[in-house]
Amino acid sequence: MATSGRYCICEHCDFRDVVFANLSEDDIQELCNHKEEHSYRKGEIIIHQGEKISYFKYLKSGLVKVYRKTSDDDEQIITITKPFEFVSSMAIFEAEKYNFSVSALEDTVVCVVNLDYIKSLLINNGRFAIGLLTKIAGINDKIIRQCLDIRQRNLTGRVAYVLLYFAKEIYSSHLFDLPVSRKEIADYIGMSTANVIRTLSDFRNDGIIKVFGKTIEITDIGRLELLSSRG
Amino acid sequence: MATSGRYCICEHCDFRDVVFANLSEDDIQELCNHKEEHSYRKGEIIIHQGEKISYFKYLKSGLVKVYRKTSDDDEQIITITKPFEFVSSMAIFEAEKYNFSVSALEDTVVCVVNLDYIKSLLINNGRFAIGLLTKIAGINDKIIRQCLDIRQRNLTGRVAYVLLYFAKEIYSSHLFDLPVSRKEIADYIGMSTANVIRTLSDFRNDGIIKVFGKTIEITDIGRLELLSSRG
DNA sequence: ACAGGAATATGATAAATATCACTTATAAAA
DNA sequence: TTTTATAAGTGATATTTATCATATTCCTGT
Repeated sequence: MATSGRYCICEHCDFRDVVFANLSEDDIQELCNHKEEHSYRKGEIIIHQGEKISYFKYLKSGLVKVYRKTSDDDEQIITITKPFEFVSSMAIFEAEKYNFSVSALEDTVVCVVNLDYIKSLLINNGRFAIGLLTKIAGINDKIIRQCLDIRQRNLTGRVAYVLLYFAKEIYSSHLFDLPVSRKEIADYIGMSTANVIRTLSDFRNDGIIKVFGKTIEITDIGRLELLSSRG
Repeated sequence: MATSGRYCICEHCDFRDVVFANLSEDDIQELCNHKEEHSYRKGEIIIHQGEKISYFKYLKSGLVKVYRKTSDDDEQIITITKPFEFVSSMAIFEAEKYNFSVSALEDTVVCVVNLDYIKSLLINNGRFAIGLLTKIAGINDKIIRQCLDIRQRNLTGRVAYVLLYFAKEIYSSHLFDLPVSRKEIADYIGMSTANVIRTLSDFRNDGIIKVFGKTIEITDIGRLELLSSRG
């Protein structure tokens, strides 16, 4: 990994409102002592599937893909997620080892806190526990919803769904650079690469999107939404 | 719902070891005061999608399907689950309303605890909080894994997967009565009813299973496992 | 600037899956 | 029991998606 540091600015971190709202100033200071920040360049692997879980990790900035190896050694993308949505998922309190990998789609900073320290916080601070439970609940519900949403749709609907996901959830813009290859989109929606490419071409030919390499501009979001809900 | 009662036997309930292990005898007695048991007959709906969440519910006995309505008014089955796997899912601390329905596949008993009481337990008992977090984490990871497992497979692999799921996870037997119709299996694995039936016929013709109406006997589990891992 | 490799793109064809039509079995209701 | 509805089963056909072959473009390292 590129850099790592220990200087603490957690008091002013946006993340504080997300799950650390119920911690006192002292707790936050203490948290800082148990925390490190790691920076990853685009493409670097943050978590390796099978690795032992001993830290609570969350995304401070950047963008990552969460994926797993399938039996036939292919990659299946579980979700693509942005800051303040946990990386650690919930497996941390259940499993011994990660059953997924995480890699950086853009330059990314990850906060790493000793897991035992988080556990001691949970034991001593019920409100913090509820906050964390709630947050993790939301994240997992979202992953499940996404997975079901995708499964429900056909090829066209799936590609439309993913484009809308990037436009709305990730970039909040109709114009964005795809952070993934066509093959990765295919791994995400469970379709072949060729058909993903073909579908994007269809959308382009139909005047729904403009494509300049990795750059996508959605020009007819109404029709894209229709395709996403229909298919 | 058929019957409901209030007599408390929580001290001796198997569920106590699952999430209530960290509660004192007093807590358990208090829990009983905030708890009711509801019985549902096969086919009855336990939770309606869209209903307000104000109770923590879990399955004491029986079998349920968790499902949601899709946009085109079809049913999509999220999971089929047995006792000691929560019904409430994690949405309880996040959402206002259930975004799924639950119905009984077999006669089922559900324990219902006031949500505010659970929250007060969480606040005052960190170990209980961790226990619950861990349990919910495991359940949700399982749902996600299942969803991804299914998406990864083709028709044959999916049907094989579901049969193995019933045999291993639900009934722990190679001989069991299917608790669902062929159509429900289709809704579960995202394939057409006709193709589910056809695949079951194929398995029967290949000597992998025996079929007597709803009763299934797996006669060649090795081959079924192979089909599940291959497809 | 160039070479080489990977990603993108597109057509043709094969394979998988859905749909439709219809029959038979099963179970609930009169 | 008969009636009726619903689920199960099967074949034929249409549709969707995957695979394969082959260009073309884009990027990376030299």
